[in-house]
Amino acid sequence: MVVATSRDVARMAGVSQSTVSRALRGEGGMSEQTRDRIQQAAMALNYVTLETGRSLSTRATHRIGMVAGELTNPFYPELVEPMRADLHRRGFRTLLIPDRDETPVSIDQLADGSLDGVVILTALLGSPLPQALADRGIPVVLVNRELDGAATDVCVMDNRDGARQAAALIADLGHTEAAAILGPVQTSTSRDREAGLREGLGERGIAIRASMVCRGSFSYETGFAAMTALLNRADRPTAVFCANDVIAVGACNAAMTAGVQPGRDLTVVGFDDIPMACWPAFQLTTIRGDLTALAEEAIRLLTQRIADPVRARERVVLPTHLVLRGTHGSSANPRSRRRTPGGS
Amino acid sequence: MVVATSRDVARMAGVSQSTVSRALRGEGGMSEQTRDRIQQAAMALNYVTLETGRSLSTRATHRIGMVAGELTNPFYPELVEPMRADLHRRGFRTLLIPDRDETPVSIDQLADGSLDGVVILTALLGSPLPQALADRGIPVVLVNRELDGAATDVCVMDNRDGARQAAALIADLGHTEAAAILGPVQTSTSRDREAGLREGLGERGIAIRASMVCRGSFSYETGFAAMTALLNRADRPTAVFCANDVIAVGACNAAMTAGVQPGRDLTVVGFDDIPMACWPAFQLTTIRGDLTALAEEAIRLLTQRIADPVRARERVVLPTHLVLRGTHGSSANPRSRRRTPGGS
DNA sequence: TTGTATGCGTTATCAT
DNA sequence: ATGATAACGCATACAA
Repeated sequence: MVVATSRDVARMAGVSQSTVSRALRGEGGMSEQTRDRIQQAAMALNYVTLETGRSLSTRATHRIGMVAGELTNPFYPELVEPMRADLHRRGFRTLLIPDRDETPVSIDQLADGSLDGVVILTALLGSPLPQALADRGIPVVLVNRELDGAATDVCVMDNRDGARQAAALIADLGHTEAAAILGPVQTSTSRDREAGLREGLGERGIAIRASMVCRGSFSYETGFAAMTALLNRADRPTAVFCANDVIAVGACNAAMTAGVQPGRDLTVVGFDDIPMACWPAFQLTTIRGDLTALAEEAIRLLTQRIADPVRARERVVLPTHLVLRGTHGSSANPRSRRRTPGGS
Repeated sequence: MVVATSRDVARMAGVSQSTVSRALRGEGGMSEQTRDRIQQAAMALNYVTLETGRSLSTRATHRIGMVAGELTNPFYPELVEPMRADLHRRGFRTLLIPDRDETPVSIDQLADGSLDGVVILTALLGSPLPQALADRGIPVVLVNRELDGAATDVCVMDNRDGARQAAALIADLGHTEAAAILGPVQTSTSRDREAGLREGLGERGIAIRASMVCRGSFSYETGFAAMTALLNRADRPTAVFCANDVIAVGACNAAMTAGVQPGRDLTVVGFDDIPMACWPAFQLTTIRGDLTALAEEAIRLLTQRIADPVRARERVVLPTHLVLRGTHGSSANPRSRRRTPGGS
């Protein structure tokens, strides 16, 4: 007995296989007596309904694919964890679908019928994937990043407005030499945050010099390398906007290494407000987006689409707001200009 | 046409359904002509073999369940990410199975036939789960934590020896008042690291006072709270061993908040050597275990067990070694004793 | 209230 | 080299 089937249970309980199926799913219109007998037999045989058989029959898998970047990037768990928890509560299992640059997700990989829906965290502008999935009738929701054309449900923060708030802070502190460490240009998050930053700065008569704009992935390494480079310049910036907190944390660590203290010698502003941002080691001033709310909104959209595939597409935008902590300061601070650029 | 089946392809290519199945799986003994015709038809219909049908027939799902704690705890991604990458290379998909204290994993949840194997990261001493899965013929591997009795494959670091090295460092630095922030008593990691610590300290004539031993989960919060409490004592410890790096990072942040600088005022030693440990903000002295090697060893064990269910059980122990960074220092340092305990 | 019969999409065995 | 045909385990429409 590797595994018992509903037929085995039926034989033991002296009923038909279909009665077992009904009994175990709690269908009404049955005598309690037979139901009990069946449940006891199932118990005795360690019977568990095989999902693979059930799925073939019902066309539902109760599994959701989650397309995310590397989980060692602390941003992803902040969304993946609450989404998987929410899905779990709703009776869905979560499948982790890696989407690295080297091995991007393929459509077939998601369209083999083993998924009831797909959550995409790594959408790139112009990617055909979301539309292709939607065309095949697979429920999709884009979270955190979006696309311009796709007719899928979307759930993002107000990136542009958030970045404008960051720009306002930087300008109000008197900084005129600002830098930015941005994410990949193919991401809507980086694009919108950059736009908001330039807009907010521009309204106050400040422009960012092209050489002060760094680009890379949304990673610690990007933040660390870019900040190191910025601090090695003779004309150091006095304020640095980072396209997300992970970059900002990398940037802060680079500053520490260079003997520059964020908040005293340099202003650093992040985006997202991941839990790490409020660790005493960083005390990062940042733009808060409620990631848990974003996660729950996404799962709500996805499950609604699964329940009703033809409902109107929805685009949810969550507000953002400035969180003042310890990494911002006035440009008047002398130490930010007095130090000589670090060597090597 | 929601989704095309192999029958649709057969009809279009003018062959039987079984021929389609053979052609698409690359079976030998076919005319290249029909194979081409079939492949073109499949392409035209956007045909993808439905895993749910295939699984029912082959009894293989190519899916592995990964039982882990919350991914927002930075320890888990360090193992989950390389394991999912390795599994992906081997043709398996990764299913995330949450195991929180409130909702522990159930056996049935893993034995519904939708998994080819299970990786358990959250094993508790005395848990019946691993044995129960093995009894049902489900391949299981325990990673990082182990059980005493279970007849499953296991893959852990040499926790005891690592902790002895930490103890040796603490003793050699001249500390006599040592504290420990440990994990849950039901975990083999905490048990073995505690044993190694006491052993190493004992060999050098040092005993830890009971009131200097804190216990909690393997989390930032545990480290933060415990260190805060330790620093509020009149008789502060001069050295603190943390059962893992996540706890140690929490502890270091608490120290910073209290105005105590690890490495100068206080010795802190961690365990695991997660990437964060070498961030400039922490420079954590720790015991290194190669987490990527642990992950790959685990997947090797699991896939071997799937291929050969009756092979002898294996227990792999990976070595650990001390990594000296910046959070250790001599007990002679005056600042560690001069300060008055923080109020409130 | 329960049983019979059929189908879900695939693989695999057995003919031809 | 290819086609029938029978599982695989379940849900479900229909009959009784």
